Amino acid sequence: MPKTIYDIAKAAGVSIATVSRVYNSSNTVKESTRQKILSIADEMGYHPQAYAQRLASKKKNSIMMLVPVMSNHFFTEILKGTQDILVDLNIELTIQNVNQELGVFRQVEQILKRQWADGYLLVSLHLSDQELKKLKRFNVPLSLLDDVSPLYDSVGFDNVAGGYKATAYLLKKGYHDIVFLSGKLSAKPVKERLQGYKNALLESRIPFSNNRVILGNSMDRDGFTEKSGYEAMLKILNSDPLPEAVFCSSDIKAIGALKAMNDENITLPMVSYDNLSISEYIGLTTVHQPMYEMGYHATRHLIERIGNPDATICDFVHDPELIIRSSSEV
Amino acid sequence: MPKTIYDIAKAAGVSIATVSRVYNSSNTVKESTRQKILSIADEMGYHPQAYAQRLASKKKNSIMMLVPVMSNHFFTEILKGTQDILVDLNIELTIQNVNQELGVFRQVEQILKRQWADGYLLVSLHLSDQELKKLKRFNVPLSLLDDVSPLYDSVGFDNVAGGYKATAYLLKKGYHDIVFLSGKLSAKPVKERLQGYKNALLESRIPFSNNRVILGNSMDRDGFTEKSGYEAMLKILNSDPLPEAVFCSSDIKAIGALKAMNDENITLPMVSYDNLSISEYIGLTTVHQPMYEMGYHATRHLIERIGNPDATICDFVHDPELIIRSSSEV
DNA sequence: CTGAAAGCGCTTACAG
DNA sequence: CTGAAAGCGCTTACAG
Repeated sequence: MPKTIYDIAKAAGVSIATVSRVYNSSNTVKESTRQKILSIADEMGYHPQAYAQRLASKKKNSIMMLVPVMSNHFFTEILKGTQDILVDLNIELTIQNVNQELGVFRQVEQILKRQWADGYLLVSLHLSDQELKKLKRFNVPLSLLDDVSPLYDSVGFDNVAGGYKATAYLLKKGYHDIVFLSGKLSAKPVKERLQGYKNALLESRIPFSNNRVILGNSMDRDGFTEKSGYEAMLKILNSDPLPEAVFCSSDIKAIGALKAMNDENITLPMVSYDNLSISEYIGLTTVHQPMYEMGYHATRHLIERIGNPDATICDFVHDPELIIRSSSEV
Repeated sequence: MPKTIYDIAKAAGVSIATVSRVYNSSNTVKESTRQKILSIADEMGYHPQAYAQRLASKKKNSIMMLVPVMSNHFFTEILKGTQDILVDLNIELTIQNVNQELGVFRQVEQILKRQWADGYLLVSLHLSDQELKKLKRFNVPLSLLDDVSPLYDSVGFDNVAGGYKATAYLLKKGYHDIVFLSGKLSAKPVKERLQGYKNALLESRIPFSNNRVILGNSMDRDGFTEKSGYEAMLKILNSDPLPEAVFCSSDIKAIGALKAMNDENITLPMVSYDNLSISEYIGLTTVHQPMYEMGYHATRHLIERIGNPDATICDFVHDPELIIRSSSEV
């Protein structure tokens, strides 16, 4: 049977109030009493129960991160940024997975309703403005990561600018027929990167054509998989005429695409998107997203908002940076 | 202000017991009453608070996964296996990060003490037998993932056999001077893979030499980084005599090692370890670890144990399988 | 089908 | 420095 505060109090010959004080760093407990309680508690394997504490104290000291299963590939970096803030503050972090297939908004609502945390970090969730507005009624600090909105503190990327930069770079190198290796078109980052691609073409007075947007058949994880990249690139390499260059919507897809080029013995210049930690070693020219900084800042904003709910909202958009490596220099 | 069960009860003109029943799928509530309560609750944004519920009901319906920050690269797969079980059972999953630098055992103890979940999945935590034994006193279902112990349900890999298979394959191809590209030697999987490497050498009557164990300088994440692999491989390629082949302790390191070979324009046959989803596309010959199955089984064991704490302990060791791709066939 | 009441394991003014 | 007591927001026999 798990021990309760009563067991400890009885064993130590004190009231439960005193035991409680030991765990709430109230310095009004006599040192000898404190030592005695701690040693008894340790021996009996006691520690205050998380939910009883929260119910009684109304303090949570906890933030929650909501992440889609999908977003794994830059998740570690974000997490590092988040934890570098939290460690010093002694705030607990809970990670909740959101299943992209089960109605993201409903799941988020369910989670918020339960009032588990002092604040929530929504990572790559891309809710609509209307949905975001609805969340206001829970009246709880929310911070968006990899998404921007004027309604909440948010740290995002300018995917349109990123798509533009990637494409413009290829155009500047003299390639005119550039294919967009796309993910699921309903995914917000895909849409935006595609828009950037279109903008760059427009600027160079090159007509946009829908059949230059190529998808793989595998559509799990919004099409952000090696497999999907492989499939799409195979289609491209077996098409006639061949394009002159490729703008790939993500590094993971690009890895699949690279293999397809290798298998077919055709190399096309390619720029992709994300700059994962492996990308440097694979030689991907890619648009950098500063995940660590993102995690760091979003978390800091959230903590500040928890402290001061009425501060002005702070939405920050990272400028994309193109990193040139070998994949574009063939 | 967040609403409580009292607010809803008052608004609906019923007692709090009735409101509670609606949320506990007791079918004794009159349908019209139930509808009324649900619509009022929805309107007021009410939902029972997680921790009050758990305190009162003593039910948790929740399991917790403890993961080191490090283990990201096969984490998604494990998670998929876990969730495929949990979704149907309506059990909540919480993920807690464990910081490898802050005393893993102490953190685990802290978490268990708080009695948050019905059971815990310890992923890649590699506690000592003694530590594992100490955890018994919390008397809570525990399941080990990527670790084996007779004390708990566990699903692990035979890293020694895997190291052996990788090395034996290279030996069979006629390479005698094989270097081990190591991670941090204090890490359990590294030690075991190294042991397998030694066993294979021994079997072929090739003396083991400590200077054939090469480490990179970067030691974060137990040395399982691209950077560390790159550094180590650079050392190797600048040594004299060159080895004939390489056994690399992880795929992520192998990616760095591949770049080093590329930069130095020397290619050595290499076998590595993990079979990450990218490895197929990079052409790594590697030892496969079935993460999905692992997540699936460990979770199933945990659920069963929660249902029946006295069932016999079930520890399962996956047999490693060598997947041949291009990196070893130079 | 519903309500009154006890209880879950804590915290925290209040009083001494 | 410590204790008695009220209260946090729920659930659940028990009674009707």
